[in-house]
Amino acid sequence: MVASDIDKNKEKEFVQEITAQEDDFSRWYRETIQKAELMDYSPVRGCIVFRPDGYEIWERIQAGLDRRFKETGHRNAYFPLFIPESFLEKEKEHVEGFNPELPWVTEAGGEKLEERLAIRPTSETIIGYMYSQWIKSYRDLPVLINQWANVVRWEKRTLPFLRTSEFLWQEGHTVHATEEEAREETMKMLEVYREFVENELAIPVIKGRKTPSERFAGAVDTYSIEAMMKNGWALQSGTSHYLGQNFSRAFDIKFLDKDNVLKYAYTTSWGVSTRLIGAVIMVHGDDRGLVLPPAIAPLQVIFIPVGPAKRRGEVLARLESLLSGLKEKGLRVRADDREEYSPGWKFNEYELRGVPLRLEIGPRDIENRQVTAVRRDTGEKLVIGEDRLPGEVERLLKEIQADMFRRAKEFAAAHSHRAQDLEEAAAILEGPGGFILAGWCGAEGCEQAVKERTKATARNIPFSPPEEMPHCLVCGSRAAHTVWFARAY
RNA sequence: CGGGGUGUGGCUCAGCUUGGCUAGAGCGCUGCGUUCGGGACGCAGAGGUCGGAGGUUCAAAUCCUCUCACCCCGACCA
Repeated sequence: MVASDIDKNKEKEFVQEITAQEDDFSRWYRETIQKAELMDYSPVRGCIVFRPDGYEIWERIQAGLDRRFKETGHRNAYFPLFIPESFLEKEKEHVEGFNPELPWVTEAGGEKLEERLAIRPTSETIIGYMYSQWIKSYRDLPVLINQWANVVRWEKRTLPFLRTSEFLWQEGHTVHATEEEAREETMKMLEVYREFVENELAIPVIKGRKTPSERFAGAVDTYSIEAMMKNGWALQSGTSHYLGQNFSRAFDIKFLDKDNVLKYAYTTSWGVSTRLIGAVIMVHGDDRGLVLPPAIAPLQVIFIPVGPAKRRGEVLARLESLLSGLKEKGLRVRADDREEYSPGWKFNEYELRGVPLRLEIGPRDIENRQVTAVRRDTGEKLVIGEDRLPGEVERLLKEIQADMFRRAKEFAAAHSHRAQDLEEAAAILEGPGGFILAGWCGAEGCEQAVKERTKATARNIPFSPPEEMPHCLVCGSRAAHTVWFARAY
């Protein structure tokens, strides 16, 4: 068998180009995303450049979500980047929440502006204003609109993909006649996020409600999906807000109902951002670099010719014919026949870039009418008969996708713990780390105490906790909620 | 925004403490040749306003002041 004589040699001697996750996770992350050319730092503080591979991941996330938004009845629109100051002031909690991180345009065309303009941190206000113009009657409802946009929040501390001054996202804004319908929409979109993130990004998430202190500025209720990164930290990967009548009152979104009574509408908003790219990297990546789920990998298969120069023509001819069979299946596949790099160099390079499957073909393969395949996620080496290649590759990609999700799920389960009290929680976080399930009485002081003692915050109150925790981990009184706590990005 | 750290060819860094020749190394890059089943090798090259601005000095990568960016730790967040 072809694989065995290779395995014998230097199975473990892969080139060390990046810091091991265990040594310094944060450093591993920065080195990986830069070396894999997903991003680069820009001359502007806290802003990154999405390089083609990074941007393509985002494009695939966009495509997958956009399809789902359309299927649930939403349409896209686009609202202005600039928000008049007076708009932001209309919703009290909203201004207070965002004020510290707003960049302002105070001058344009060589003149000072009458009213300064904020660069949008989110678009509730300007969209709310437009909705107030458009909505007159219950017949105009519901309004189901989504916007793909960039937003700016002048964060104190930035981190590529996870928290940057400018980021790309999607924000859905809907208006409904009743609270019930608006709440239903909030839940529906949270479920769209869960389904997408789990099935396409292969990231298991926890659905739940945010505690009041973690709520979106101006929302009645905020719900989230939370994912566990490989260092045990949590990443809020999507949010859906039930805004009640807060914004409709602030922006005068009223409609005449069937009973001829003028009523304030109920609104929702929901979003995910380029932060999801960071989640993919930190959930699946390993010491050799990225590991991308086939569903969103810009390149799913890399095909590499091997063997001595005198056999090259023959090898390339065979590779070409097999390659076209793969392309016909719609697979994102490319051959790397550059002569200036050795096969070994290429193996490492595409592993760093996270390409899910590598195919190799050389004289020995040709003689046996086969192709050697190596899975990025497991490193497993397989031999595939030439005649079965396209179908087998398709099957393998599906299997890789499923296995990645399963392993991420197992990881999350293995790093989820229960804590009865603060000391137990602190011991877990300082030791193995991960998520902590604990009871909470509902008092903000107790939530704050957890943060001070352990640096972990309440991620959410899960809809379906593995079990109900009876006592508050801080004060010991009867728990009102069972909460997931974790250190978070 | 507070505390700490780092900025020297594309990358990783040495040189700075104690100012002094022409600023170095490895990797990468370019050309030619030999190689090619887990980051090949030889020869010949290219590439640096030492993050930026000011200052001290006969002389600054090196000392002083300011500033910017990035990283780590806190307070704020998708």
